[in-house]
Amino acid sequence: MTKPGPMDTAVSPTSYECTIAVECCVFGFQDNVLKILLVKRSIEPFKDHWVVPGGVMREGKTLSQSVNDVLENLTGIKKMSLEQVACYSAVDRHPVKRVVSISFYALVKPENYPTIPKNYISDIKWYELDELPKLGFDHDILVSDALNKLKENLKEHLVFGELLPDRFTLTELQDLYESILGENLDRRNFRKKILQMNLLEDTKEKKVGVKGGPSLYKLKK
Amino acid sequence: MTKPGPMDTAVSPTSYECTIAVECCVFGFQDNVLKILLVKRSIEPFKDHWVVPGGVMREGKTLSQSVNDVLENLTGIKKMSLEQVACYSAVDRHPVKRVVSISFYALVKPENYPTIPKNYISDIKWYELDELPKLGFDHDILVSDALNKLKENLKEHLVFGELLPDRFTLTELQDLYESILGENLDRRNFRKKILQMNLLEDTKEKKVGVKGGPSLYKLKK
DNA sequence: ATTAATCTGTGTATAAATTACACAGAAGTA
DNA sequence: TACTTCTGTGTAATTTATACACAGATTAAT
Repeated sequence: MTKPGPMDTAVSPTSYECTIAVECCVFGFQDNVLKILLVKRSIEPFKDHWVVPGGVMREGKTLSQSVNDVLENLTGIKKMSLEQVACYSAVDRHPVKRVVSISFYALVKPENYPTIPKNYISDIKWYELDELPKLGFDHDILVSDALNKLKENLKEHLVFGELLPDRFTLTELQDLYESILGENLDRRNFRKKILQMNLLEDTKEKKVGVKGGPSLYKLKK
Repeated sequence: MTKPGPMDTAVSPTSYECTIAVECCVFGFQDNVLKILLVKRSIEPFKDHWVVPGGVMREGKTLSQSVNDVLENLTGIKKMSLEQVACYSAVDRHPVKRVVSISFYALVKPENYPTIPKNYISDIKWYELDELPKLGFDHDILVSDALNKLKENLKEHLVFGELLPDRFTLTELQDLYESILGENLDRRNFRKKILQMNLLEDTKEKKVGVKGGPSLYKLKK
């Protein structure tokens, strides 16, 4: 597994090959609660433990492509926009062999995706974030780091991926923000901040079935 | 290079091993200018090109340990505190074989470190950031990303690693900030902001040889 | 030694951004 | 029809960031 050669990087003359995995924290928003997609392993190690969906990087694929492949295999999610979170390299993080993982997060609408356990998975479920079981591998940390990254992004940008439907009320958007940030926001201040980003457009339609008759907004094109 | 097995992550049954490299953007501050340590490769690919020092991850080492090893081999820098920047995985980023790189940055005092070319390196030099040559591999992007990460960190925290001596004037610190951020800062506002962090202590000593007789500060313990 | 030049050290006024807060109108529910 | 609940809105107070000028200290020049 160690072989010198002129193609190596300059400083370290010996090469060591290692499995690279991608892990994806898929966040979803449903019933007004932020959830994350977990899978239950049907094989060792960590058989019967819940983990974040992940898989090995394949030959000829980038990390982004690999994680897209993983997600599509598992959930049918295609062309997800993904954010790199961090890289995990502790030598004993995988009990059987050395694996270095790069984690990503994605934001989706749970109702769009079937949750059918596939390869090496005995179960699949959207978990509410405050009801997470103890996860396998180092995925507790992975999820925590991903959520923090998501929070940071949320505070600066208008980011909600496809967590919301095409048309949504500002209250729905605010509920989403509150779920992710884990804090309550002032309605007037929130609306002020969001609207002055000038990214949303009032469709002038009203959402029926909810008191007050709130306006539906959509992303400007 | 592809072998199935029960130790693989849940979703992707096949494993693919790949070389992992660490790359380190070592920033230094000298003559009131921000510099970066580059090395000139003496081997193909990119023979005679300048690149950021890097090397392959070794068996049994974490990424941090690996990049510390690389730096120590190259510059004698030990126990550097490192910040992870990003992960690069384009399939053709290395012309000979597949390499996935994780980049880091570090902050050092150039005068503390000898610049003696070692393994696979024909030259080593501190380059001013606005005089960078075209770098080998995708290291132009790497450096740019690392610098942006450094800027972000700088704006929120008091961060200067060991770029400055133990005792320094606030003007020296401000010069450092201005070099990294690439913009001029107001002296009074800068002092206000830095001092109210309450991390620095006035040693009551004055720096000699400079007009005005500025106070020397040090980090509170 | 005197003078000139340069750098340090400091406060305040203004502008901008964030936060706190209350009530009338619309739609659903009883 | 009355009642409840949710939406939608403006302003004052606070905090934060920005702009700005001069006196004292030290070195450099003569």
